[in-house]
Amino acid sequence: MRQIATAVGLSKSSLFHHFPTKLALYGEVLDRVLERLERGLCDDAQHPGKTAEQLGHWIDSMIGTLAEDVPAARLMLRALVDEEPFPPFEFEAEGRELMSFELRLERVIDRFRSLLEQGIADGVFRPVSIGDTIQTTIGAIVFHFASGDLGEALIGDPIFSGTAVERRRREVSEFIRRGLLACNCDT
Amino acid sequence: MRQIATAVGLSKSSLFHHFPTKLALYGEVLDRVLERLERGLCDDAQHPGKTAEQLGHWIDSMIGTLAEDVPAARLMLRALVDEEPFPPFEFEAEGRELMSFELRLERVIDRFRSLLEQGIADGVFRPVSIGDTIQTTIGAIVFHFASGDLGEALIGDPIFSGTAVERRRREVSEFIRRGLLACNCDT
DNA sequence: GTCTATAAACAGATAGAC
DNA sequence: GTCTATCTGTTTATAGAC
Repeated sequence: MRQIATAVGLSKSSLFHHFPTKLALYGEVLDRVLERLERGLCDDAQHPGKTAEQLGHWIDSMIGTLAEDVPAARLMLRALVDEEPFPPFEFEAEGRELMSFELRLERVIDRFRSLLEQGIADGVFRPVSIGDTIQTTIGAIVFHFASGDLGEALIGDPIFSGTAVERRRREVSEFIRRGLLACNCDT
Repeated sequence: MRQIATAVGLSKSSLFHHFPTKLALYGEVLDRVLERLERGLCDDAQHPGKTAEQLGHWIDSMIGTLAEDVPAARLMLRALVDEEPFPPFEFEAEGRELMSFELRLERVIDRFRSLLEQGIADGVFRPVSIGDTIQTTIGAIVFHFASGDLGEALIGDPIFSGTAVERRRREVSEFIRRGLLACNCDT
């Protein structure tokens, strides 16, 4: 709290005036990240098309949102991995929909899940394990933008640079598309 | 330190007798995880074969090692994502090779990297971005076993159960194999 | 090696003036 | 809303007996 207060040019006490507890501040920040992930999907809903294309839009949207805000992926990853349940909402949300972290997350994931199920039902995608594929996709998308110096060392560019983000979009979209498509080309 | 001491049936002071600082204990535990990841690869080196098969063995080995030890993936993920550099070695390693965390990690990753480069050179794999593919793979493999209750809710089984681990192996191997293979089956 | 007691620093949070 | 000063519990770590 001291570090955050200093970073925003306040004393620790003043920060506590705006957020009653540390957990409340954490929950608020986390909620904003999730809200942006969800809103990105809504903006993207105007892209009807084949299932594979819509799934590509979902991936693009997630990557685009996480690439806009440097700490977002790290916060998400931590929240997803923490043993403690997600932070509760301790005070009024201003102008935003009041909704639990779990519910917001479920909405974002459900969009991906339904595309996956539809693709499998249509025979466009292989009959993969839904849960495992969601886990793989979350890991592939979120970890990269949370990986800091390690990631930068691996890809050779700053993670959040324009070229790196664009390449990431292409690489992940194509990788997942190929991982899912039901075509027989065994070597 | 208090919680750990209690868990192992010692007083906090006795724990400090064995590990001079908290950071030293953390570094020691992390080192053992990495050592096991590396050893798993060595045991696996007796599997010569096509590049795609060897890459499959690498994935199997990583998943097998992380599945053996519940906190391992969570520790790895945290270390990979932390802003702070990896913990230094503060005291003598007994019977183990003295090596920095960074170096051990690099060895494990380099094995994957060289398989990737070889596969691309041979035309077996698509010309993917090496760094991005490593990031995607680490995310896909490590996140799952660190995801706790969320992961269990998504896959419907306890993450570390035999059936879930076996399915995870199959799903991730096949997903990554298809993501990499250079075959033209565009829809 | 293990313990009890204690130090020293810190973090979350509050009181109350301005 | 912002601040200084303070409280209170926690945490890392040490001292020293057994």
